[in-house]
Amino acid sequence: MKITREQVAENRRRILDSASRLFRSRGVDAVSVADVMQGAGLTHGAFYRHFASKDDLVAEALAHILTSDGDAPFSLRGYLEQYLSAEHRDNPAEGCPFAALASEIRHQSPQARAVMTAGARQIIEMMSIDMPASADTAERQTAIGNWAAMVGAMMIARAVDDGALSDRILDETRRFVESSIKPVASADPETGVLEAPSPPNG
Amino acid sequence: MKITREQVAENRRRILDSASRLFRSRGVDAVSVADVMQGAGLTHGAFYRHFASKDDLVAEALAHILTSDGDAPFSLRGYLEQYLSAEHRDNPAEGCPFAALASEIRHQSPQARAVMTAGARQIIEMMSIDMPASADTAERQTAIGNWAAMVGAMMIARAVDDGALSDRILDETRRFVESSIKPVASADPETGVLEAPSPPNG
DNA sequence: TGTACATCAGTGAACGCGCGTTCACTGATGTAC
DNA sequence: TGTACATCAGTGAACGCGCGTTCACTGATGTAC
Repeated sequence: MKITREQVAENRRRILDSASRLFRSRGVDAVSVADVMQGAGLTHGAFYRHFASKDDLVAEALAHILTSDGDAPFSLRGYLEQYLSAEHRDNPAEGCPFAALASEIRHQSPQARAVMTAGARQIIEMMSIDMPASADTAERQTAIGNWAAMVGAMMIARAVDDGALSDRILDETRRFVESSIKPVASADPETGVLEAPSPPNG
Repeated sequence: MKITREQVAENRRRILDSASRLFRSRGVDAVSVADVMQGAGLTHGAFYRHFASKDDLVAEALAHILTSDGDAPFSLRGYLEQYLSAEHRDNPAEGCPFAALASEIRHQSPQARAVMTAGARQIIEMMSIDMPASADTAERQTAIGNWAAMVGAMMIARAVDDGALSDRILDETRRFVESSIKPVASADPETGVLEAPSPPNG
């Protein structure tokens, strides 16, 4: 049966939501088109009315994740705190797509890799915002190192099968990154530094 | 036909070599048992004379990688230099299994995860060695942060489809980590600091 | 506003394919005497 | 040391299964008049 245009758009959104959660929680290869459609409340046959192929879905789902950022004001310290939390570690389905899929990205289609590259640029830009205005070169360059440490720590913390070691990896990396952004610690508490940061989606 | 005991051991070694290279270069799911056996110069049927299942092979192959470290004396600076090099980035098949497979590890068998957890402990231990003797707590804790930054940077550098951005990620992370280990820079050049470091396998 | 019909999102059976795994068979090795 | 035979690593066909994708069909929607 045909359905309303609004229903079509809504269904497409549900497919992307389902895919973006499933890919992050189980990995791209381990999730079938039928799984995604079931998660969206549809049967697999309808899939090709929305997407040309599974590869196409992967690229669109990654873009969907990266563009669904929260609107909350960004603060480096708040982002750090939330990123390296046990809650983020234990919920990859709603977390950062780099931490969830990093080592799989290089095996995806050129379209998917392009989407993730654009996302990486955005995050690096974002991570540089809180840097002091005086820091043009050397200090600004800590943005990439900080982000790499966050992504790396989250992935290792998830890979490891020992909870205590996992916690220790998150804690020590948080302290490590914090110490590198100390120069900015004097920010005005009214400006949003203590507000809820945007989600770690990108 | 039956073959000599030495040939059996040699074939098993070839299977593990093939698997450890293929898994790192293409990912665990994308490599079939037949691919691994072809890489070892055998047919797929012989596989089950050596391993109980593909999962079993994965765990053994990861252990094979982690225990095949070079014997070269370890130096933090040398390891950093080699780890964050373009050569390591462009040859995942021979590189660090964490950088190659990090986001896949949490989907593997308990056995495989245990192997990687033991490997993580070893590397963290190793990364702490060069720390100055006086650094018991705060400074020693940079070991995990440093390692996380190295693994994260390598994965992002490989994920990204732009060579210039990829190079920048490696360069800036190298500088970032270097600056955190500066206190040790006064080491005696005769003690091995400038020698070839062990390979980035673990 | 009302009617007639073309459109097309969704359904579920079916496709070819490659996967992990099994198995009957082969024949050189390793062992028992 | 020599002979007879049991062992078992390797071969390649075959298995059931789930995958991505296709397709004939359905029937409410959206459009043309």
